[in-house]
Amino acid sequence: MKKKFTEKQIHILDVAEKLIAKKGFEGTSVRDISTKANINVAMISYYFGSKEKMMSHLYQYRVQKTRESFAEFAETIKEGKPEMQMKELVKYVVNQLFKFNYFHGFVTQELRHTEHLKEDLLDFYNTFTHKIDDVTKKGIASGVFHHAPKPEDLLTLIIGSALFAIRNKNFYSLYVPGKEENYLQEAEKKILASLLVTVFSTLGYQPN
Amino acid sequence: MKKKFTEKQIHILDVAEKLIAKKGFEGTSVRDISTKANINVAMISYYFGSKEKMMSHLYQYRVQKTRESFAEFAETIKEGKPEMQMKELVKYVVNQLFKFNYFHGFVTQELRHTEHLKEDLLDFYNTFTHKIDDVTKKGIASGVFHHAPKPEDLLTLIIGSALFAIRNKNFYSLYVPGKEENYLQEAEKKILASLLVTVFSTLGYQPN
Amino acid sequence: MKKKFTEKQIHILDVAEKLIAKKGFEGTSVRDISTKANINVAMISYYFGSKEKMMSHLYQYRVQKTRESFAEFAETIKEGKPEMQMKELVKYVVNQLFKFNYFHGFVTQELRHTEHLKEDLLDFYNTFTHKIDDVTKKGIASGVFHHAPKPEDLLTLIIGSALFAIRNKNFYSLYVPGKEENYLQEAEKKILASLLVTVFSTLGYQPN
Amino acid sequence: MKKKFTEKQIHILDVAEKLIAKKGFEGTSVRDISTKANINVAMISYYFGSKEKMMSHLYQYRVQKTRESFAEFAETIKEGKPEMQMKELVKYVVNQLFKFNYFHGFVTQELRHTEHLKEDLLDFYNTFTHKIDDVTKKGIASGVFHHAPKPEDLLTLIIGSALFAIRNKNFYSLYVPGKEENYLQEAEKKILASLLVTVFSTLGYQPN
DNA sequence: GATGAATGAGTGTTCATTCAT
DNA sequence: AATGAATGAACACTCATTCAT
Repeated sequence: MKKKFTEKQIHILDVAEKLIAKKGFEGTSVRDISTKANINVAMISYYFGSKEKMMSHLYQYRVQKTRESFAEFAETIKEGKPEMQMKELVKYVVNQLFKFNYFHGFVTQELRHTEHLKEDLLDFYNTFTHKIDDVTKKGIASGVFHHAPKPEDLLTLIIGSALFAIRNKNFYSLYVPGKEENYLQEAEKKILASLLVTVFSTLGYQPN
Repeated sequence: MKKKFTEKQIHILDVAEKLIAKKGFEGTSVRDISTKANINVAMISYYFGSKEKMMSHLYQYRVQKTRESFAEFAETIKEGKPEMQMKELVKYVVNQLFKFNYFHGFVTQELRHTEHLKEDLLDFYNTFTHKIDDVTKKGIASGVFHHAPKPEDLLTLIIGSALFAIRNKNFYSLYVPGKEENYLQEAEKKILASLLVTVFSTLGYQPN
Repeated sequence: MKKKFTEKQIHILDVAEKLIAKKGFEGTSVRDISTKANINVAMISYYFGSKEKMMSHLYQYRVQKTRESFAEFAETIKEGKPEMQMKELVKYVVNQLFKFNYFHGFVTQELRHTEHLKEDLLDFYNTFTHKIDDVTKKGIASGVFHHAPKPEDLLTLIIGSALFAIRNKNFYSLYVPGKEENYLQEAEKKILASLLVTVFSTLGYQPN
Repeated sequence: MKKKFTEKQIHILDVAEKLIAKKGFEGTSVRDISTKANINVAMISYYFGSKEKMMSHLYQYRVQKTRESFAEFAETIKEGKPEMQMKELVKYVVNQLFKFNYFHGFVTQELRHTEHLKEDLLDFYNTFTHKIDDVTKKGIASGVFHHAPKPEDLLTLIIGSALFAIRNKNFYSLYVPGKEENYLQEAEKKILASLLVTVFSTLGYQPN
């Protein structure tokens, strides 16, 4: 079931997403959002009912967007070999995280009345889990993979590493080449390379 | 340089740490802390200067504590073989994260005036990086490891995965056996097992 | 001079009257009214200019209605003896108050720009005063009444008592028989009986 | 059980009482109160918890005060004859109403969570009811009164009339001599005179 | 050294009203 | 003639902090 958002609502959600990513839900005031979005303070309540409900809509919006993107992506790799599919899958997930890491950021915070939000996200993660499982099994069948780690552990590895690199810039940037302003791009490359090695090692990859 | 904290300060920091872990920095008021700690509201400002400076002291306190713990731990494994050392190292790091995950939790939030905090934490992570690097090299030298992944990537893998499992209970608990109230214990076991496989795979471990 | 109200306006006023009676002028929002009346929020401003002006129109509307009703009533008693007229008059006034007490309720609140409203009401009360005076004098002339209290004091007695019984349900209901949900009906009976005794005593009533 | 209020609290309550009397509970903002009382806005929440709880304290304060005053008054008339006692009682009640009419004003408004407030007031009114009943019976016994109207009806008569005169200045002032600024004093005299006649008539008063 | 009282800035939300259509 | 979107002002309240003692 696809929820419709008006252009204005999307505009607000976009602004809110970035601010909340940077300063957290509690750290971001509706006045911050409204100022940055060039709208009236009252609009957040007006459009979404409350700050917290806005958060709820934000989740739905982001999950929906990502799901659409993933469906498209899945189509592009459906013809390839398992090893290619796995590589592209890792690439895709890492890329999404670097694009929308803030979204995953505030998931962790304990929000009240957000049970169904968490279900949205759960559902969302499971999309990846299933895909990873499929590809792993196909790889084992075709003889390129020799181990079948639990898909949820693989996903945890990928998402956890990416998010950690994103959020702990102070630490990880020490090992990332290039200028500070390119940190995210360079970090993505580095963590992706590392993850591919790790994932393929764990799968016991042997080219045919 | 070791900072001294009075008993009262430590008491406040202990209470604050737990509350902040649960509700976030902004979500935790100084009144919450002072009520729970049975002290006067004014004490936080009085002892630490401000709520934010208290945060700063909290970092120092936790880093200091962990450093002491780590020094002790390092002593216990210094005689073993590299593969044992690596295993224990992973175990130790994961265990620390499960114990003090909240601490790492709020690292990510963009606090103002916290540059030196971040340095503390950086320094702290590097302690692990160096140890991982040492053990990896020793393992390569002794012929049990055949690849030398970047230590910062290994650490990222370990910390990232553990924190993700901790924070995304909704997702990960689906795959964790046992009762909900034992989630953390069971999740620690599961993620540790997974990480050991992954780390040793990545290191190209081959027993002599 | 009779003001004309459109059907829609009357509909809004009816809804508003009830809500304001229950929750007070300030306690009733234009959204409450518009929701209950199934009209657009903007309609109140659109039809009446403002919430406060709507109030003004509400007064006029209620005064006008009551005046019409009173004229009708006066007709029905014009042939009777003074004692019967007085009794019916008290009954009529008490009945009106129990029907439209809310209307008198919000009279007391200090509204801004309401001078002419008050005049409406004043005029309205004076209708009764004059009638009471007439009947009193006729009763004295016919020898059934022996005192002539000031008509405004008699009216004050009647209106004050009725309103107090209506508004201080908590107190008065202690002495009123029957179920809570019939309070108003029972209270009306009781206060009416009491007032008749009091009024006739004060008039020094002696049947011919 | 006597609740203690600090001087500052009493100061706030005094200011609040007057404002609320004039503009109603909803019509009076905490800013109005704090401005007039020359205190910080936050003080109302600080001292009383919330605006509504302040209201609760206001009731208690006023009831307590009046109860003290009444105990004192009762002492002064305990030696007199019933007719004198009744006269003084009416005088006292009317006087209290003119002094603290605003207090009775907002009783009527439907406040949430104020059940126990209403009980306070109920209890308070009953103090008068019982006294009226006592004096009536004594008067009947001593042969000066010949009717025994229900005490609650007598009280309703007195309070209702006084409050109506106070609140409907526009109407009642037409019949009150003297300047506008002396309205309350003159109205008190007039309504008292009227009430004494009415009450004694109703009691069937005959001097021995 | 420690505290209770007090403060001013800021919070999210609701309000009556306006405006473009 | 009527409305849905939008607004700015006001709302009650909470915050971290200060200050007099």
